[in-house]
Amino acid sequence: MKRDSRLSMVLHALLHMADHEGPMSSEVLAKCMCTNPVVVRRTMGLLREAGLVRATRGAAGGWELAVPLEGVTLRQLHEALGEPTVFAIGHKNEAPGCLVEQAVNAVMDDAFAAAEALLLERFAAVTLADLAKEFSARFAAHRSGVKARIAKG
Amino acid sequence: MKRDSRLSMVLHALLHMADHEGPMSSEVLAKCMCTNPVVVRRTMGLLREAGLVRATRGAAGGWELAVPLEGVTLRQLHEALGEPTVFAIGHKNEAPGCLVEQAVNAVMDDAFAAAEALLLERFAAVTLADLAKEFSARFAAHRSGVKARIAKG
DNA sequence: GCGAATCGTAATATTAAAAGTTACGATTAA
DNA sequence: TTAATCGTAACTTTTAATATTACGATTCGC
Repeated sequence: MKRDSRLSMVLHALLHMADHEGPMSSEVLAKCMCTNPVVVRRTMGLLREAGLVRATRGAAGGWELAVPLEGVTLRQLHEALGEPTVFAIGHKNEAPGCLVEQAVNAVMDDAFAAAEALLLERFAAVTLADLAKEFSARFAAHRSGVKARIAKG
Repeated sequence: MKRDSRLSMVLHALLHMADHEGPMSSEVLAKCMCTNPVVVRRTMGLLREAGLVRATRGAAGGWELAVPLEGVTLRQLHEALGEPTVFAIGHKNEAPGCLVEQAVNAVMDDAFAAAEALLLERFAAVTLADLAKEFSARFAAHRSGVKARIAKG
């Protein structure tokens, strides 16, 4: 299976939107994400349903944040995307008749549930504002790197 | 993507093998796992390379455990399978030029790394013997359920 | 040694899920 | 009125896992 990259995509999109006056079109966002405008509409549409973004139609329309950066966690976004399957590892049969397989499933489920709980907890602890801060730090580092290279010759 | 069900499969297979005198053929195991003998050979082959099982060829050959149940953890099996990708959620681009996307990837990676570490820790804490115990408990419960149903009707 | 059962493995096909694409109607600003 | 835009359905492509076919190599029992 391909991996679901929608969370990654919307985070990227939302940060760009936060740093942009007025709405951004699906077309522009798609270019920026290396994807397709329809994919952007489909995915952002889920965030719209969750009240996290606004879409305006017609000329000069597009997508805008509907909430402050501090008000959105990765977990909320994950939920807005429909809480997609987290693990690429799973059972051979979800509801086996074999008692051996039932025991296997039960024990594996315990471990996966614990890991998923931790992941969601981490997601809940990170807001878009935190991400923006992380970006700023990288931007500053990048700039000083460029300056150093220029000074060096 | 389909989810990787090999860990589930080998656990099921190993427990059946533990409960069986002499080697079990890929054909028999495949029936039991609802899969194909070649898939069994391919997957068990990885465990053989890790020294966890033995294969004997020729008539009356097949697969056997090479270590005691107490000596194998889920983590060892996961490793023997080549430490397959744990998460079905991933980045849009692994090595983006965009600093925004780099920040997104970095923050997501932190969360995923923590969750994966916990999962592997859990895996390391469970041996095949523990699974066998879990099975026994289920078997006992199942038996008493059957008895009750027989007594009742 | 012979034949049947079995593993080892390469090559290919199938399947499931994500992502991409095409198409077109609805809406809105200028 | 026109052009830009979202909303959405239908379909195609891509990717990774799994399944299948095929056949050589090995081993057991005779």
